[in-house]
Amino acid sequence: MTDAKASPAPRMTKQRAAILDVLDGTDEFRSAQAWHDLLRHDGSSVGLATVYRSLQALAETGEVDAIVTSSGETLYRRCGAVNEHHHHLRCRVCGTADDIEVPEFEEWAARIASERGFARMDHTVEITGVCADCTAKGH
Amino acid sequence: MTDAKASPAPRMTKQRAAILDVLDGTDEFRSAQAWHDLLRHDGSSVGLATVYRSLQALAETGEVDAIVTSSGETLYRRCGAVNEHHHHLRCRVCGTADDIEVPEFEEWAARIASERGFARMDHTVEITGVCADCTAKGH
DNA sequence: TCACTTTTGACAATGATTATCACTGAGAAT
DNA sequence: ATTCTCAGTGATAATCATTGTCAAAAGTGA
Repeated sequence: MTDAKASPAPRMTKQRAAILDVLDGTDEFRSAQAWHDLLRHDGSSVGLATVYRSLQALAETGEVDAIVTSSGETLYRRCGAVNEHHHHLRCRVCGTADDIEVPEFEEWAARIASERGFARMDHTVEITGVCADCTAKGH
Repeated sequence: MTDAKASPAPRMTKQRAAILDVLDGTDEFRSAQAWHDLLRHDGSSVGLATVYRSLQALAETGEVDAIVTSSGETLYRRCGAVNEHHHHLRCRVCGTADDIEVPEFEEWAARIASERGFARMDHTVEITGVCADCTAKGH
């Protein structure tokens, strides 16, 4: 039989290289458009559509993380190297955010992973609510 | 300065009543447009913008739940009654997803909420990895 | 009923993301 | 190194959910 023909053969173009480059510059979540702006400022003239396509492709292979905000925007950030793993508790009204850590959750995630035979686990936890101040103000 | 003007005073109009009515008909998550269609089929001629505005208002007061799908669409459902809350474990390579439940996490989230004085908590948990099959295939 | 405001609805406007499509260049074959 | 090919690119049009606009219609208290 012919070969399985697994990988769609990704090519290394200068624009893809540029994208991977800026991605490595920060580990913050940013929108495709934000990354595009950043690329422009860095002198690269990558097209917006290309940024969208590349981020999507990278997200599918797991090389970048993607999350969708409550306003429907998709944010991306480079994957891995994120040892400083923590989550945020954000107030939906005033927007303040606290860092929180959940060792129990990390352990739980790891357990589920091994139970089901999953590897290279990653997770995103978004926790929102209305803080005490805003609740007091009637929100 | 002038008055504090706290509550904007919500009015009970027939369209709002119709919306609350269909909302009570199902406890599934549906998009604003889907609810609108449903209303139309029920004979009500509520405007789309009105449906959006009402659902938004209801979501703010906590009377309905709102979630954002990975494609950026916002889904709503009547609040309460339903605590069939679960998350997904998704393979980044083949895309298969399993439902998983994390009572511990729910408890933990609730605890954090009360500790910090937060109210009306909500959370999103995205767990991804590479499943056993895909790992075996070298991914 | 009357005045006063909120709510509504039709439709234009946004804004993020995707589709188009001619063109370019990466990588394989020669 | 030179061709050959098709995946990748970019400018822009198209899509689609959602929001803004504003005159007309309908609650609510007096």
